[in-house]
Amino acid sequence: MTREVASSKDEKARQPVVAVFVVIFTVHEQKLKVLLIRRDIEPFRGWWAIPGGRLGTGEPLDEAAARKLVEETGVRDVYLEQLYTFGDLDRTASAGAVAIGYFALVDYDSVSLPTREEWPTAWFSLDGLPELAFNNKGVLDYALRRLRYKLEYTNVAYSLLPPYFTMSQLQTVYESILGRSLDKRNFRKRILALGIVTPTEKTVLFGAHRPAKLYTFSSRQPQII
Amino acid sequence: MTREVASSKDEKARQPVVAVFVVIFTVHEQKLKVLLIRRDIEPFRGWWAIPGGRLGTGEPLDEAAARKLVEETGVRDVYLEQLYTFGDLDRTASAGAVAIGYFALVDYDSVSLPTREEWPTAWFSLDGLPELAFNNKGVLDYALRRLRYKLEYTNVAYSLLPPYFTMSQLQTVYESILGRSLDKRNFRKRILALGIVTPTEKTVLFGAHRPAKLYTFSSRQPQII
DNA sequence: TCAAAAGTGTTGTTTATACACCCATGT
DNA sequence: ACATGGGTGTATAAACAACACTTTTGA
Repeated sequence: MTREVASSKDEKARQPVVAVFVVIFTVHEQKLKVLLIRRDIEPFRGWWAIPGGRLGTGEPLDEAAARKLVEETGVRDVYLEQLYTFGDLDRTASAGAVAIGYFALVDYDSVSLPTREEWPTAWFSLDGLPELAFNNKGVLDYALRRLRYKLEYTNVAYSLLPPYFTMSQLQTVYESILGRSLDKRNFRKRILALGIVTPTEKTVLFGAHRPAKLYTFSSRQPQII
Repeated sequence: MTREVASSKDEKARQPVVAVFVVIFTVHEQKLKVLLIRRDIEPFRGWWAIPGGRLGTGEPLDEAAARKLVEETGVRDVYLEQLYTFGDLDRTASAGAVAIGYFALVDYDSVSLPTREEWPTAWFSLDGLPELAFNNKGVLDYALRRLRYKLEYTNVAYSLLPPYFTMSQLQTVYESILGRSLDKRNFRKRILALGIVTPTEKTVLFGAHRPAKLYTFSSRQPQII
């Protein structure tokens, strides 16, 4: 999967190395989390980093990103958007390196992390990040800013929740991403007015309190609202 | 400047070709215009296209975009933003091609187009475009959408106007980009409330009518407002 | 009967929109 | 005096923000 960067030294034209990486977000236990991978080669061996790899020859960018996402989480058909292209992530690649970043939103419970010895992955809260390889911290900050914007004017939250969910769960998703608490009444009013969710007849019982009505997203395709 | 794409055939690893292109917008004669270049090689020889070229070895992306911009317009230090990275613009490059698109906003009067026989450039109104090479029409549509969004919540219009300008000139810029006319009073009110421009003591006389007050941008750095 | 989360309306403030006339100047 | 673009205010509607109590359930 990951060819040696050094192989480019053989080439005449010294074309840049092209990589694709994916910032994978989820919301779990009222926290926004991101999937990181521990590097098993230099540079930055042993450091945590955003998962990614080489672009395959002739491979479309979106497919490469979706492939990485499946490799690391097993999920497909989730919200996946191109984030930014970085030209200087890896200064050690003598021929220059271009890294095309994506970000994805996944429902925590639909993910199954790969079990392997090398290149282990784990979820990290955004407020408890380890020190990251390259300038990956800056990339995450940028991804988070984009996600916060998107949340305001699209329905992408669908990609962070199961098919049926309560209004409170939805609100938790918004609060975890925006990093602040929202007024319950205003939140419901706004979400319902936008029409991005549809109430169902079903309810669900968590504990010793009134059962909650279940909702579904009116559309599970990305939409600007 | 433009090496043969075919040269990549010699390489062992078949790394993708990496190109950078720049959608250069301006407003002139109450029209939003874009700078196009006529291709002088195959594929699409003789067709109009968005100006661009190979990324230099080890060259940072932003510098490559700024370099292209200077080559084609002579201007520097204008608003220049990464737009999107396309993986499939040029299907003829057998090893795959990655093209990183930028968009720039320039003041028409500060541009001097290069005079040369080959690869001529010209301004085109967005409502009078020729048929374009590759999927460049789609790229332009995307760039225009981004520009329209940006206009609403940033001060990037500064990059389309000279240091001193009238409120009408500013309104023309907005109208040309948004593609609809705006109410004069509401426009002034909003722009002044946002504080992105500062009135000066100077006025200017165009013709047989009341002189117009000149404004400057409060900041000529991109700002979110 | 108590604890815990679900659910529900009203009011005030801010923001956006629609709309028409007078002003300063050159010819 | 007239043609031309510059400049100004008000009223209505819509969106947003602040805020507290009742309901249903399990223990």
